[in-house]
Amino acid sequence: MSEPLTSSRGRQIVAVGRELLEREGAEALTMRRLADALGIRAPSLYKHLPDKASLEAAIIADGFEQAATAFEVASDDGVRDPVAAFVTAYRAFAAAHPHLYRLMTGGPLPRERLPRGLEARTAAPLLQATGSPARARAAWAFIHGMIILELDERFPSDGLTEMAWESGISAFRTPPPTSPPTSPA
Amino acid sequence: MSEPLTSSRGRQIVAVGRELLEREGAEALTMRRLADALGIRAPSLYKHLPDKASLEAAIIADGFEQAATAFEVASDDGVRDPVAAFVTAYRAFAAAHPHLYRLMTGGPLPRERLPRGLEARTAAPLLQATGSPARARAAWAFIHGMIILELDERFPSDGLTEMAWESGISAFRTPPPTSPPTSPA
DNA sequence: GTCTATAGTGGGATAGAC
DNA sequence: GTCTATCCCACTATAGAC
Repeated sequence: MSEPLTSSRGRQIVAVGRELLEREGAEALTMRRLADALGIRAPSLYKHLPDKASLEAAIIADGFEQAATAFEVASDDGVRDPVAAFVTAYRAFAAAHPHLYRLMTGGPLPRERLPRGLEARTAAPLLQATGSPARARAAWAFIHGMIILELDERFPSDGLTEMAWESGISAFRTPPPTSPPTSPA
Repeated sequence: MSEPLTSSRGRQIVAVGRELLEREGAEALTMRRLADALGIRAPSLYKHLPDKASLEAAIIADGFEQAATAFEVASDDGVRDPVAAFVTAYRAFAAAHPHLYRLMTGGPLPRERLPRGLEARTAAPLLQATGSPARARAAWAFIHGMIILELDERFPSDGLTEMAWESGISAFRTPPPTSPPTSPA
């Protein structure tokens, strides 16, 4: 009665766990705190889920579903620069759910516990916007790096970080030359 | 007898702590494990350092000194594309010391415990290579993002990640146009 | 499906003797 | 500068009664 966390009580536990995580961060997401928030004792949780890893995986899957949908909506407007549109949606998701974002991106993904195809679905809009897997990977690295360095306050708090975003977006907007600037053949 | 960890025993403790970290990762860096590695009991450590945070800060400072020197050497060869040269040195450092790299870049910097100017010194070579603080920030985000996503195995293990590196390096090599491509004025 | 009780592990840190 | 003894904390998880 637990593996995929599909019972209604199971879904409630995951929802409350996500709220706890989003409100107070990953270190607050303990079985004791979660039980408190539900008004039960920690051991009772194990009637609904096998272990903590399954809880985290369920929360992560939840986050990916939501992010994927947001990215798909953003790429649908079609009017704007597709990379800029993706970046806006990505930054909005991370800003709205910083602790969830960290859980989703910090450390290896528990892929075997996630729904098939979910990771690929989430990645698809950026793949589409950049036009190639290699460029998508580079663009994701830039975007994720900016997000995480900002969250960790690794940049000075001046106006330059917005310029850095612009700089990266324009760098990934159009395919770069394959060799250093020379006169066109 | 502890704050800056300047005594010879203090320096030895930091060195052994760094070895432990590099060999087994951040979760192995406990006061008990460190004491074991030194052949003493954990409480004895507190005669040499005030708390665990000071140990981590000293290890981080150690890593920054080493990284800064490596980056300075790499920018000195002058012959090559400066961004590519920096990336090579940065990747080499992270690959040689992945657990140290994570400690240095994961989470906020304990700046008040680090030598003045060390962070700026480490950042200087990339600033030089990119030509502007905003571009340096964007390039660092790309490079750090690539490193951390690779370490966490977030990319598929195909040949495309090397292409992503190339893609990012060429994207940050030359200043991009400030507006979409138009004919030069 | 909830409870009490508890096992088992690990962590950082202090007091005070030597 | 090292020791022993210990405190206090927190965590995941299980057993078995109700």
